[in-house]
Amino acid sequence: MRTELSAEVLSALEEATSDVVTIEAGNDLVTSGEAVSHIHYLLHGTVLRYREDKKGHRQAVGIGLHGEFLDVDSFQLRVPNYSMRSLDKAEIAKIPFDGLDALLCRFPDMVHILWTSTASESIALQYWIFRIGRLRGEGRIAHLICELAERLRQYGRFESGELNLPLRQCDYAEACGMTPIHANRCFASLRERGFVDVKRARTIHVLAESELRKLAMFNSFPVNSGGNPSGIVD
Amino acid sequence: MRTELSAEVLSALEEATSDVVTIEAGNDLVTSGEAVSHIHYLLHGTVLRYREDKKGHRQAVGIGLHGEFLDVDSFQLRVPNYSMRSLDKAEIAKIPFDGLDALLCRFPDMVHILWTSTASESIALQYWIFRIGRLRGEGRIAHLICELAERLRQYGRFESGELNLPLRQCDYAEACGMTPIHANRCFASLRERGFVDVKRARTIHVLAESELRKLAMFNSFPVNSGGNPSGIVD
DNA sequence: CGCTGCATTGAAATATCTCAATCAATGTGG
DNA sequence: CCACATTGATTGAGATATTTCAATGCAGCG
Repeated sequence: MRTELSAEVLSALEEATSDVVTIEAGNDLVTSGEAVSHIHYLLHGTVLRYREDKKGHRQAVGIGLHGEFLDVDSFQLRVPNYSMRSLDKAEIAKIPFDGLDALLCRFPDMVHILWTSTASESIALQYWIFRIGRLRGEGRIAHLICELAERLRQYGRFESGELNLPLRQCDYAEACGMTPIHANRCFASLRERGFVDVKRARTIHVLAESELRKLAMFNSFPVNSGGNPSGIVD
Repeated sequence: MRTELSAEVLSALEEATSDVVTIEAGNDLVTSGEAVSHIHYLLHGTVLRYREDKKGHRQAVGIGLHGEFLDVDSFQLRVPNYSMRSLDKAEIAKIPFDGLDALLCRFPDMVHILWTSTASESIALQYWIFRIGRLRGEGRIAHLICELAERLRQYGRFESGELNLPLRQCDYAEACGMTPIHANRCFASLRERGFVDVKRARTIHVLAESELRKLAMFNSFPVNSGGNPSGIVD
């Protein structure tokens, strides 16, 4: 989740950062079951969080956008229960736990900021459950598009209705609990209805956001404080 | 999530409790979008957390068992994004935010305990997403049964393979993102296969847990520290 | 007995998956 | 520039899974 950070806190975070790494597209930065010693802050890029079954089928359980903490929960749990993979060339700040501990002493507000990030994450996951549990194919894709649009907009990166992210159709499929083939058909249907247009590779043009929202029963996404907090979709 | 609390912390929590309320089966104790001023600790009973769409269809996004905090995230976010309903006669301790603040000052460890509860909740939600996203009907029901069995077992309340909870088939359906009719057929199928037996109303006899686990690709559930943390299901 | 709340069943309509190809864009080496 | 490999999108068609609608069954209870 995105968090507004004061300049002071920001520079303290920067100080606490042990490493800034660059990860090529398609590589894992965290592996499920392997203990970590730091949390990640995404400076640039897009990251997919996922769980895998024994057949190697992935289920996405989150998408990290730039400017977001990726795994604050690991600060408490130490061993991630998911893997994370960058979808493009990503730049990531690693903030070690011990540095974080020191930081929390110096800036007590930091506790609230990070803890809130964990809590927002929970709420976001509940949206995902709703999406996969209550909607059918078309609605699920629409719902995810709405979520990403909403988040990018709040970060000021949703200009001219363009969703510019490195997600492939099969990534949408993994996030929506469906086959890539079915995802493709849902995209086709949304396109036929005139709701979206896939401009070029991986750029989705949102043409009728309100229709998408209706279809997806989407209400605004909880990016720290934003929007309609009512769980009732309207 | 269940948390092991020291006697000292426990009594402090008790002190901080403003109210212990009893809620009859089927009543809401928290309503989505309505600000709260305290968190809930479930002393006795079973609680369903859910989100609702405009048609009134519910999607469960969590099940609270006795001995668990129900909504620590509200301590950070103040406005719940979900509703909660008791499935039986429930006894609930309300711990007001300000009391909690005071408590956290006196017992710094408390931060870790509660924060961890929030983080575990996230992990649990990821299991739910996996369940609904990657499994089909039978597997989903099996997965939920495994989760509940696992949690009850860790609390020492899973004697003689009996799942004794007030969940109706339609509650399983709401949690698994499917129609109650379909849930019924999945139960029937699990019964025919000899994996479970529904003894009497609302009591599920688990006959072949290992088979259930295999079917559900279930690996142990994260109830604070327990089990195989690897996300790879085997 | 006649409710009521849940579980169960049947059958047709849809949605989704699976398998098997094809297509379009892009990049690479010669 | 061409031949070829690669990656991701697209299509078709049959097999399954799931939903929907409409009834029935079954037990507890006033």
